Parts: sequence; C-alpha cells; structure tokens
Amino acid sequence: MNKNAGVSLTVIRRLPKYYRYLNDLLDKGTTRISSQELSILTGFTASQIRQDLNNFGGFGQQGYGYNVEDLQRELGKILGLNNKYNAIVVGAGNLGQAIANYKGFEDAGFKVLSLFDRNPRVIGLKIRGIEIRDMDTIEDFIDEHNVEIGIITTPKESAQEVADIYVKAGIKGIWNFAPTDFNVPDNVIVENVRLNESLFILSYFLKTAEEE
Amino acid sequence: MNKNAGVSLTVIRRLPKYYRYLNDLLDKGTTRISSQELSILTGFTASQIRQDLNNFGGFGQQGYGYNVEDLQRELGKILGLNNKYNAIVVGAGNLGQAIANYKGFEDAGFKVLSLFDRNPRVIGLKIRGIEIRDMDTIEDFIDEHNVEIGIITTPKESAQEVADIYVKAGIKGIWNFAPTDFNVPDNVIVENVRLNESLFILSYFLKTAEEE
DNA sequence: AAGCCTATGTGAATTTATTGACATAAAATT
DNA sequence: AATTTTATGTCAATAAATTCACATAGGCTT
Repeated sequence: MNKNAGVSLTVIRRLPKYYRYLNDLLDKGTTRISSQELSILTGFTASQIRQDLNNFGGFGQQGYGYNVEDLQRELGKILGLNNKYNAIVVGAGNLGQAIANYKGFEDAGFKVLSLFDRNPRVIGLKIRGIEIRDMDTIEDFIDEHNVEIGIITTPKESAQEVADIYVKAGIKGIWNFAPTDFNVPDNVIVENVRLNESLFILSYFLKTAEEE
Repeated sequence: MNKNAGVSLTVIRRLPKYYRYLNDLLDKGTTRISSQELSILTGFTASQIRQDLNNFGGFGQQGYGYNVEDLQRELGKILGLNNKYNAIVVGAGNLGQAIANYKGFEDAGFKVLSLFDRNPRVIGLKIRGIEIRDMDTIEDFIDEHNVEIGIITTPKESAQEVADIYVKAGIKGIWNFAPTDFNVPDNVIVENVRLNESLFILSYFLKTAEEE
C-alpha cells in the first residue's frame, strides 16, 4: 500500500524546493521556520505550503511553526532520499560524462557505477574513476551489479533502443536526457530532463519581453 | 504590446512538446494532422490541444485539421526561435563544457561564443573551438560581442555573484543550472534547469512504487 | 453540384488547484 | 497562573485548468 497515493503531481513537484530551502536553513543553523517565512523564501504562498505539507502529515505545531531539522528529515524520507540505488549511464558523450560526474547524485542516494557507449574511441576511458564500457557488456553488468537506475544521454535516435535494453534488464527507473519520448511498461518510472524545451521557454519569454 | 499576454504559463510550457512532435511529423513528410492524432502522440487531450493552439490564433481548418508545416512554423515564431542571440557560459566545469557543446542551441537560435571561469588551469583551453576565458574579461566581452544570454553552470555559491555580473552587463536572459535561486530585476528572464529536483522526483516515484 | 463527413473553434460544465479565513493548540509574556 | 500572541491545520470560497459537447465551416465523395 502506498500511503502517499492521491497526492497530486503538482504538490510532489514542489517538495524538492522545500527540501532545498530546508537544507539551506539547516546549514545556517536555523532551528524553526513558519509557513510565512518559508513563503518568502520559496515564493509559494504560506497557505499552499501548509496544505502541501499536510498531505503527508502534521509536521508543524500551532504557535511555533515547523522544526527545520524534523521537517527536512521527513521530506527526505518522503522523497526516498535515504534509499540507495546503483545507476549507469548510456551515452558517454559530453553530456553523459558531465552527468556521470554530477555531484547531486549523492544527495539523491544514487551511485553511478559505469558509463556505456558504442564508440570504440571512448570505450576503456575513465571519467574520475568511472569506466566507459562497451554496450555489448551492459546486460551482464546490470545483472552483476544490481543496477536499478538507467540514465540516457544518447541522441534521440537511440533512446528507444536503450530504453528497451534497460527494461529487458529489469531497470526500475530511467533518467532521460534524450529529447524524445519512448515506450516502457507502466511499472518503469521515467523522469525526463528536457533541455531543449527549457531553452525554448527562455526564447519565448525573451521574445515576449521584446514585444512589450 | 504583447499579443500573447494573458496566455498562462501552463499553456506555454506545453508548446515545446507540440513543436517537437511537429518537427518529427515534418521529417516523416506528414502534411496534415488532427488534434486527435496529436493527442495520441503527445499524451495531451485533443480538446486541450485545440484550446492551447487557439490562444495564439486559429491555425486549423474545420474538417481538415492542421497543416503540419504551417503549424510548425507558427509555433516556431511564437517561441521566438527565429530570433538569434549570442550567449556565454560561466562555469567551465564538466557541465559547463557539455552545455557549451550542446547541439540544441542551434534550434533555439542561441550561439555560445565563449566560456568563462576563474580556474587558471582551464583558462585558455578550447572546447570544440569555444575558448575558456578569464572571468576578469567577461564584462568587456559581453559589451563587445553583444551577448544577450548568460548561462550559469557554477556551484550554487557563485550563482548570485554571476547573476549580478550578468545583470550589470545588460544581459536579458539567464539559463541557470546552479541549484539555487538568485535575485535579478524583473526585466531579466531566468529559466532554471533543476537537475537535482528532477532526480528527487525520480527518487520519490521509485520509493512510492516500492511501497505499492 | 449536392450531400456527407470530418474535425475545428468555442462556450459551458466539471474538476483541480490556490487562496482566504478562522478556530484552536501551544508557546511566549506578564 | 492567567493572558496574550503566534501560527498551524482545515474548511470554505475562489480561481484556474481541463474536459465535455456541439454547431458549423469546409473538405471530400459520389
């Protein structure tokens, strides 16, 4: 049973921002925070923050607010950041190499074990200790190392093929940077990073600002 | 005057996906498409698609649907993809170098002219013809090369400082990869890419799937 | 050329999300 | 210890987004 079922995606997508600011507050040594103060930091309304948090339980106390440490820990649990997962990257180009090196993985409990590519010129290279391996060996690697997360940083043409390999090997979640959609069974989770779409939005607002 | 004013952000954020699929259709040589067919491709409802497009004008024809070429061109115009902008990157680490090389810039009309960093070990290096320069020279560079877009791929600690430099130099739009928020005047557009938040969402759904 | 069929554009209905308002629990003050 | 202040949790109201439903424009067929 999933106790968080029924919480809307709209709410879920705000949680990381709360978590980020709570970490900042922890670093500063702040011990308590009100929805009002969180509102100023995050830009969400105080009412919205109280409603959002209340989806997961009453973490606050009337007349006091929220304990920063408790709330940060609870949000971490809700986001599953205490769980540890092994990950691999397919597509060892610039982006793949940068992502493999990305510091943020630690915070989310992911560990990148290896990169994979078809290009013989990069196979065998090591990126800060992470080896680039031949795609031919990926299935065995996933089995042997209990890999649960697959990252895709290939061109869009290869994304479906890579996703198929991941699914067949029993991967549970895919972090996709390829600018395309692909089909996977319902039980496989896909989170997309749409760099091109983000750029288009920036372009839209630049154009709109010029017209004003 | 902005003729698109009043169109909600929710709608705007769907436009790039329409544009992506229209490009795919163009490549395949498809000449016409109905909201029904676009619905199957994009996952948005047909009604939603018609409503969204109608915010910008009646691009379709009753009994026929939408002309793929026309609609793609119109969406490109709406997104401002015909406008050309010069861009620079501050933060020449792995991510900065990968982003500087990112192919998607061409489609959005952006051109990366240079990277900037404070680390003497990377200053002077060239990434596929794009030079990494010293931060001390950034202001002059922006002036001389008519740079309008600033990209931030620094650690979060430097983001506000870089944003301040950008604003002072008259940059119009910032594409930010640093996992933090910073203050800029209202007339400067900021589009964030939240890699860490995207990972957290993936983590959340993995956890939730396990609980089911 | 007439009639049929398709699929848009749009207004209304519904659902979802956000904001407002306040009773009350608990801390802080006197 | 009593009183005041604070700020949550929650219910109600409003606003926004999505879906439904259909009249009708204009292709397409015969």
